Amino acid sequence: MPSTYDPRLVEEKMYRHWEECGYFHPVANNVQEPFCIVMPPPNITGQLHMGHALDNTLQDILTRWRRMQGYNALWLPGTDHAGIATQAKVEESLVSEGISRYDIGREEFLKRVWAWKGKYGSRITTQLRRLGASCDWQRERFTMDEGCSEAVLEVFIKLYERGLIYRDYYITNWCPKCHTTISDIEVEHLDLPGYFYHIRYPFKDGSGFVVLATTRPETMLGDVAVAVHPDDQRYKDIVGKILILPLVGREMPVITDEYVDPSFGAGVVKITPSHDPNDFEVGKRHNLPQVAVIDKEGKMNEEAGPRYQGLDRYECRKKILLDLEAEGFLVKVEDHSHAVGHCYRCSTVIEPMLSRQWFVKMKPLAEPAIEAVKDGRIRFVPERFTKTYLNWMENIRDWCISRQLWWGHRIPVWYCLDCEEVIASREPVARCTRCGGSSLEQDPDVLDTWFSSALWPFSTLGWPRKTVDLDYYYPTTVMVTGRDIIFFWVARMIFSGLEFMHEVPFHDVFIHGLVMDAQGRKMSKSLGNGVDPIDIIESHGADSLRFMLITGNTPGNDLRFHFERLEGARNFANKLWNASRFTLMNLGGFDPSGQPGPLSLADRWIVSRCQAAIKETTRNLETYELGEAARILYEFIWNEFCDWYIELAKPRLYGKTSPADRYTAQSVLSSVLRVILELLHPFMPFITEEIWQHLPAHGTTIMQASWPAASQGLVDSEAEYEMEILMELTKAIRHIRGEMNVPPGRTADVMLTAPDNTRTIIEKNMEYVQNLSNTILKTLAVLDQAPEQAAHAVTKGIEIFIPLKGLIDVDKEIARQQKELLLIEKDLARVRGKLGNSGFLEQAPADVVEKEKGKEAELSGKQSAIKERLVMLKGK
RNA sequence: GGGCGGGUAGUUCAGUGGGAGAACGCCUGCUUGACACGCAGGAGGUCGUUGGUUCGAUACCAAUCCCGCCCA
Repeated sequence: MPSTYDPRLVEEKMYRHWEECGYFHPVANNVQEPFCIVMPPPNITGQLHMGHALDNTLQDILTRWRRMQGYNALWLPGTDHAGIATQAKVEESLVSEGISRYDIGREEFLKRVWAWKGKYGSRITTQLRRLGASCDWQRERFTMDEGCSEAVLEVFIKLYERGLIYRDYYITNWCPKCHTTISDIEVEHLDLPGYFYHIRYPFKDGSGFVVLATTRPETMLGDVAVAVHPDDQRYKDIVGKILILPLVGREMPVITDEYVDPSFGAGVVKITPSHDPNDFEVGKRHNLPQVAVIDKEGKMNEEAGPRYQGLDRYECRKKILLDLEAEGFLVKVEDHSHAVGHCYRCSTVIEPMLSRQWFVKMKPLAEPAIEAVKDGRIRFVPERFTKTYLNWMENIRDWCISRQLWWGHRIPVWYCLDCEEVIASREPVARCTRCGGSSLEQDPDVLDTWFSSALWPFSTLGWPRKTVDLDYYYPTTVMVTGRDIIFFWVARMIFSGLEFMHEVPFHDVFIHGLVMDAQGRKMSKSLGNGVDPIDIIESHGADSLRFMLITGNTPGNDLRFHFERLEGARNFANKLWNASRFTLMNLGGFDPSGQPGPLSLADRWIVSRCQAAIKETTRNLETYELGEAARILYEFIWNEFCDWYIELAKPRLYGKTSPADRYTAQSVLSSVLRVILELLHPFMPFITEEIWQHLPAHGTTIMQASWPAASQGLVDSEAEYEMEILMELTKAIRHIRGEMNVPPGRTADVMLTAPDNTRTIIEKNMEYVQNLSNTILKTLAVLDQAPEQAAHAVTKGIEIFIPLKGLIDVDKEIARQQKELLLIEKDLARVRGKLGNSGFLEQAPADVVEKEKGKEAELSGKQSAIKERLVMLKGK
């Protein structure tokens, strides 16, 4: 074994082996309890980023842990067809050929997308394998595969039949770049600096004008009215009068509507029903006409009039302002920053646009979904995300599900060109069900990608067919995902599951934060601050990446990617590697089938501490505190197993005691290491398997080892107490040696006095302290004569003297002792303050009071010892 | 405007109604028969501010300031 661990020699080979052996592939049975996670499907266009790495590491940890616990664990992977993104990719490649999708037509275009998918779609699943994801690739799904498509069809038809899907004219969010409508939550609102343009609208009868303000003057070409609040006294006289729209000349009324906020601006607003959702509502209430002036390219159409037709919306704004200015309608321009909607895919400014789209009626679906969370059938972890979810669900708006794309699930609706009948159907429709005509056209649009994702927890298990998996694994156990897609995805899975499975899709929703860069910024392509997980896996190994991602942060909170933390994780892996190397190197002649002799104190101690590690790790995994679980293992492995136990075992392993004792040390060392590897395996799957395979009497794979169980019988508080004393003593001696600059190579004599029981413990285990502090101890009941030239310390009732003839600077030692005394007296004052407080004595729990009394005794013992020492030193 | 999260050591972050923690960085000393991706020792914090609850608050409550995110 080399002295540094090289993950490159292990990981890929091992993953292939696991996968080939079918370890990721569970089969439903009647014996085991099921455990199931369905993976949030990454986009086929994507490549693995840190968000995926975190999300899937968490899932893998849970899955591996439960699998070891004996659950029949299924982690079901898959990918998402990502309508907009994938279509954009393929269109890009067409552009390089100098053609557009319209040149080749829908059918040919889709052929090309499938070809693209075949070529690049598996990149991300290959990358997930590099991470060590133990998901069942034999069950891998795709949102557009046959089964998922069947599910989508079924859901659409059923919702349609239940009257929950409708088609209507509405203001939707149009992305002029992606050329499709997107849903409300796909719009990102960014506060941008802009202007408030104050424009004068004259009355037809020449009796003056009103001034109103707008941020988008180009939309005035579509104005059909001006509104004020019904209670606004300032404007009561102008209500009903007719205005002339500047530049256009259109006549339009002044109306009243509650929507107007009289306190905002001048309290007068222009109404543009075709280009603003609020104005659209106002228009409906007042039966106003709709004048659309912007087209799907974001350019002004013929309704905008000859002066502006064909101009881009922003060019038009400039021209309109010039014209208003020239004609004396522009009153003033104010700075005004406001929220502007952007497309979440391409960041283009959204154009609110009137169009006919398909919607899902949300209210009836939302209600049971709210109930399921309120009554605890679904639990968010951390709990605070419940509020985010409920707040959204309770204010839900209908979901626009049609997308003007070709790549996706085509809307299963046909229109009769003869009688305008609308027919939703599972099968292609050849003849109109009403007029019998045969001129039918299928709706050209496809469904929102999230429509299929919403069905993921059951479509992937076989729905709408009744399958063994569906029966066994649904409802799934937990959904692990980022807090950014609670609305997009989690909410929709919940109502879909309830509507079609009549049961929640999962019991727990485990939400994690986002991975930020070292400065706390979101990783993004445009900033170029992304860190590629594959680069990290290649340089530091998947285990290090995984460990780094889950330590040092808490559930639901964002975390920063720091290279130093990655190195820390790598160092930890290497530490484990070397501790294991040490163990294996010292197992020569060890026969695991033999019986160990009586355990030494150190053995009993590490075994006892190991029980605590098992208990705490398991407890934290149960509550989704994965970072805390990992931290506990880190500390146990490094600070207890490596720093103390291995050091204490060395002389025994080197044959300085008896062969039987050597055997016992080997036995304890290897069995504790085995437990360590098993506990750590979910977090660092590769290195733990690699080492585990080298242990004597290992099984086939650590993946199938059973999760360690803590045994109360092995908890040994006496051993822990005794070791505590010995470790404290060792540390105190090392401290003095360090401060007094005693060369590490030089064996020092140490004299100590201690109360009988403590002294017995020390005397029985003298070698421990001597070996770890390079000293020769002399224990005494009482000191007949205090050594003059000696450094001094007190701990656990033990007084320690290290005679240092010629090395002690008496003044320096006095100063050192005085500093120590000061600290002790400060502590003592606080403790005595408490104990002198009757409120404390009466009201604090007895054990707390006892603890404080113990502290007081210890501190005052130290105090008097140091005082005495000072008297002696000063007397010289 | 509403909601949420954060403000703890130089940095990044844990944590708890009863003696302030880790990692990294820094300082000192070490080729100690696993590991320099290491070992031993050390310095470093009025736990954002102000009130309140409590015998006791860094933690619970209220207010306030700053930073970030989400929604409108």
